[in-house]
Amino acid sequence: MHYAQIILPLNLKGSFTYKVPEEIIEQIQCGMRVLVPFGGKKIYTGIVFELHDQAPENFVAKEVISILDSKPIVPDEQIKFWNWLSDYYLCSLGEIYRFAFPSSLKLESETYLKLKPNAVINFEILDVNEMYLIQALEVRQLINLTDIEAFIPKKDIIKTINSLIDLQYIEIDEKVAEKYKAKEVAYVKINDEVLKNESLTGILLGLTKARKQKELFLHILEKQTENPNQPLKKSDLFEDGYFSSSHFKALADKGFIEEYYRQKDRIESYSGEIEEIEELSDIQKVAKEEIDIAFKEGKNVLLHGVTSSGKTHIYLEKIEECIAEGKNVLFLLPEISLTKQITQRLEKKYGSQLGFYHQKLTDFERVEVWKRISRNDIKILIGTRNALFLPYENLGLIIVDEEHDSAYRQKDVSPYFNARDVSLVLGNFYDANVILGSATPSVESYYLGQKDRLRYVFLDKRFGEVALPVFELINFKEAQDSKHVNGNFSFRMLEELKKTVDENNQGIILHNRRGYANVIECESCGYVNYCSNCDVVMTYHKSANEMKCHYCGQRASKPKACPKCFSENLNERGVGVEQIHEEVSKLFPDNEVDRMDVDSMRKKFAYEKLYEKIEEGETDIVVGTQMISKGLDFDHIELVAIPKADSMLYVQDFRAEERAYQLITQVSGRAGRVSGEGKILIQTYNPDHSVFQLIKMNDPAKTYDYFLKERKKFHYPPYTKMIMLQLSHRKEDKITRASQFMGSVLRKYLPEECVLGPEKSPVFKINNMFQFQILIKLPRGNKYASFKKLVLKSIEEFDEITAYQSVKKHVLIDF
DNA sequence: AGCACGCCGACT
DNA sequence: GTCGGCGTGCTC
Repeated sequence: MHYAQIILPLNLKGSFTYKVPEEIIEQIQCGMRVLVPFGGKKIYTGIVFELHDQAPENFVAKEVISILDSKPIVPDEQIKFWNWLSDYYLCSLGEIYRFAFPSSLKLESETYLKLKPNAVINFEILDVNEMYLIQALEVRQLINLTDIEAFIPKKDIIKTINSLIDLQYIEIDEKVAEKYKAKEVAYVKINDEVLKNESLTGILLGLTKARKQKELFLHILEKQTENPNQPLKKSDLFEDGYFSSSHFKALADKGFIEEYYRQKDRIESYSGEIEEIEELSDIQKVAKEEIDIAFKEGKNVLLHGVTSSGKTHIYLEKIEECIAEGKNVLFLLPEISLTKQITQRLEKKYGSQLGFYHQKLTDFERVEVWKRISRNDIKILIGTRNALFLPYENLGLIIVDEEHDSAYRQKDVSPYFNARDVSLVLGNFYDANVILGSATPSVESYYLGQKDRLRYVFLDKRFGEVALPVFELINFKEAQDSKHVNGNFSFRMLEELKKTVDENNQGIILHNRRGYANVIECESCGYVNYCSNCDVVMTYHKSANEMKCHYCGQRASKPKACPKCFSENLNERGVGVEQIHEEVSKLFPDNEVDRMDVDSMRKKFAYEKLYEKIEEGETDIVVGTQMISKGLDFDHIELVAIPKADSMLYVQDFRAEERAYQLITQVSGRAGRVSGEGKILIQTYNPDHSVFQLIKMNDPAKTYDYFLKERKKFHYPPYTKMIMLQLSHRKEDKITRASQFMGSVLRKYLPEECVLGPEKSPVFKINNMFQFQILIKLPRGNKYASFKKLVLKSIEEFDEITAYQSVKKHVLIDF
């Protein structure tokens, strides 16, 4: 095995061939990290993907510099998984590697400057910047490029460096440095020599003049003899402020005590009480048995359990079994922050065998979890979609909770995978069982359940047989006609809200639109405030008193007058959650009305604070966006009101109705969890709309039947496979031509009805980039693979046009 | 993705 | 006249 295929953290196709030098040929294994040179001078950390003896024909392979690990850091199963992902999602292995690894584990060489040895510097010919740089180098020997920004203006850096290189005063060097540092904690003990040889009385006599030092010495000695196996933290000594570090230093200088360091895990593990879980109800037992049978048959499970039916209970049971068999568990959540209680319950039961991995961890924290997983110190990992890539050793069970949630799909960076779908694949590679769970499964998963590709397990009763909430549709048109409205609320809805707060219960109002008003419009000339970078109107946020673009994040102050005609008659149109909150606060002046949306929850602990406020019963009404549909499991919420339910339906998306159903059902699950007297009020102009009728009927089988029929009729997933091609560029004419060309290439290979577009994306300009999209609908089943190959071929043909290389291209599989 | 090379506009 | 913009090509 003299050659290795190496994956580099770059968006380049496939892997690269390197020669394995004789001296490491014995050690090198697939899944290890290696340092390799790439391009002119850069050094990258690559992953050994394959070892072979096939010398390359068209180029001379460079040599691997060194191996970074003593054993493989990426398990075989993960390598297979990466390979599958790259194939299925049409992305490069490099992109997967970049995403999968914490950046501290994939070191890149950094460029340093240093003085040329023996350079004789003539300071008289140097300008100020050059002088600074030379002086800095004389002091520090090595300086990296970012550090230079501290004393030379950014625009002059390159010029300065180039001129000093020309003068042969400095040179450039590349260095790879380990970035990850384990956090160390200082401990203290009495010097071993002191304990062995010297008499303690002698020491104490010597300290008679230093009373505090003596006390400190005795304190340490006492602690140490009391509990010889318990290391004594240095920081604990100063906790009450009685001793100071100068006393400590004096004793250490005299050699009486000794300081030593230990690595500490950055993540605090739970060490509180460990709680047993309650027994399953009969209904839950039946469901659990169905799962057991499915697993025995080698089937994965879709667990459809209505809200508060106790899915978590069943999860806990299965987790326990899996761990008893000596295997590990991966528990996936769409977002870690919003699902407090599940983690709490697991934490109580499994304490320090629990690990967390999600997008909000710092890089070093990620490395620590990575290492703990690698050492098999973690039995259960709770994480978001990026947790799929950790180096698990013996995974036995993967649970995907809230499997319908769109947060499982990665949207910002490649690979654009759906964690729910690929968890089934990962489970397959690890030979682990998978449970997808939800109160409102995605239509796709439900379909797989119908086909028995997933075993469908249905929990149709709330835990303890608590009744499901009652739905009521309010015809807002009628209410308006009979003048039974106050702003955005019908009298009927207000009456119920009043009743709820008067009975000391809590209500939730769902309005899924951020901001105060969607548009600020000039009454005289019709001018609306567009974002200067994007093709969207800016949303007015009253609480922050500014206009925000929800696409690029740009902010602007609210115009006092129309910038075009200077009229001061500005109209606010399109109701946002802030406005609903303001309205309700005015209508219920004696009650506590709070708002929960991404804008109000941005501050640190804002969510926790509001959560507690609701838990304590201080809040009477919560007004919020879809955020309130998750995790708010409180006993006294009896009413859920949705004043403008129609706004959820008329979105240009074939999943809009499914989303509306899921959102309304999820939020309705918050009501009457204990009393069984929860009430859901839906205010709409179209009470006859199928979605509202189906929600009201509360019959999941019928609902999914309706969705599936609609999907079939219009050739949408799950009956077809969809691929979305998004193309963007800064120049409108270029991207128009490029997308036309892409469309024609696709049509060359694929049947006419498979290719829709190119057309301008719903938001044509985002962040000054013009967006086009092409939708490709392909048949499911055996033919899919061959059709996808043709799509790939078309993309490759497009890539060959050099003029289109600057076109940014996103391929979204299973759009 | 990064980086070097090479060709054109706007400043000293 | 140069500096620096970015379009193009290449990396085992």
